[in-house]
Amino acid sequence: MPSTNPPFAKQLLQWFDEHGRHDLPWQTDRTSYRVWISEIMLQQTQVTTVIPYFERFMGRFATIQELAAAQTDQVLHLWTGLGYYARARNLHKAAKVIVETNGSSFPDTIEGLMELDGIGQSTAGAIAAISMGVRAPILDGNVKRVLARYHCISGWPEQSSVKKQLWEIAESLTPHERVDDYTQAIMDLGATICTRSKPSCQDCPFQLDCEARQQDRVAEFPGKKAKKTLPVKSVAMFILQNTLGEVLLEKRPATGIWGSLYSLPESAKPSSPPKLVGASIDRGANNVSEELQKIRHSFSHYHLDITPVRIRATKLDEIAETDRWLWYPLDHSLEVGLAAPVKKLLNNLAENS
DNA sequence: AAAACGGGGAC
DNA sequence: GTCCCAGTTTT
Repeated sequence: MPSTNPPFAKQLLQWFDEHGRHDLPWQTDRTSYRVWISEIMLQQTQVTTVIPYFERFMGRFATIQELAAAQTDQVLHLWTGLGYYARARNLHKAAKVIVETNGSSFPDTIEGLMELDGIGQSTAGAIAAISMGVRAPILDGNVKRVLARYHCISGWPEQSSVKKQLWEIAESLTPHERVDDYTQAIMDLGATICTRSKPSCQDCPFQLDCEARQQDRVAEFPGKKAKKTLPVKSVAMFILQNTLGEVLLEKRPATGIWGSLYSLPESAKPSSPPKLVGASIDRGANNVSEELQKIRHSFSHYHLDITPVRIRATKLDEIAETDRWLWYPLDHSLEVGLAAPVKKLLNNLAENS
């Protein structure tokens, strides 16, 4: 590992001075409050998307006191469309904590910052470096990509051993001088030059030093997440309709997949409908039963092949609504949380009937 | 359709 | 520790 900065940071800062972005809304007035808000918004979200949200947010909550005094709903309202709404809730919670416990001043150490909800090591480093000049490394998605290419670090950056290497490199490259500009510069390089696809290596200040570039292996880094072949599970979901055409939904347990959402009654096989009203609802006389097109729903850890089975039977009218069971009219007049594939199935059904 | 993105929280 | 989750954009 190279000991300390000089060439890397110096070259990067030269590039930043000449080609970097310096007029972003949060770069001009670098208070901890403004830098904090911007860094949270920039998590998972690109600069061009964030700018209007940041301006609007600052217009409404110019100080941390105003933010702390706000209603959570107001904060969420200004966040609508940005996604990951837990960020807004954490932001609001942290603002209240800071105002109540620290006399409105921010913690000035990485450890102190990380105690606040929504701030991990990289975000803490960015706030400390940019708004306080504390020499602290960061490792966001941009930096991971730049460093993985610069030193040909193999493996998926989220893997703990790989992440550890990258943190060590980040630490060793972070300069003592101009750490605020350096921190913005390395993110800017990743966002504008060392991009995920089609990087502009010919414009990069490190085109001669970058190990991946030297070996013509830029596209190999950072490594992709190992995709294990996901197991495939299958389930039959029953679209049980009463004589009004309403569909029976079941509220799922609070924990586990689709927690507390409504879903269709299930069984392992299309041929064995769940027993719901004493006698089984089978494919006997007077019932209409048909298998619909299978659909696949994928989770991060498995695929679920769903065989929908539609059954209409007068006997179903005997089922009464409870906390657990709900008759769902297909006109969407009921606002309930639905498991994603269930929503899809019901939409298809509504369209075709 | 799949990958990328940072952090929180459950286990 | 490790796994899973949450929303939107990019490829």
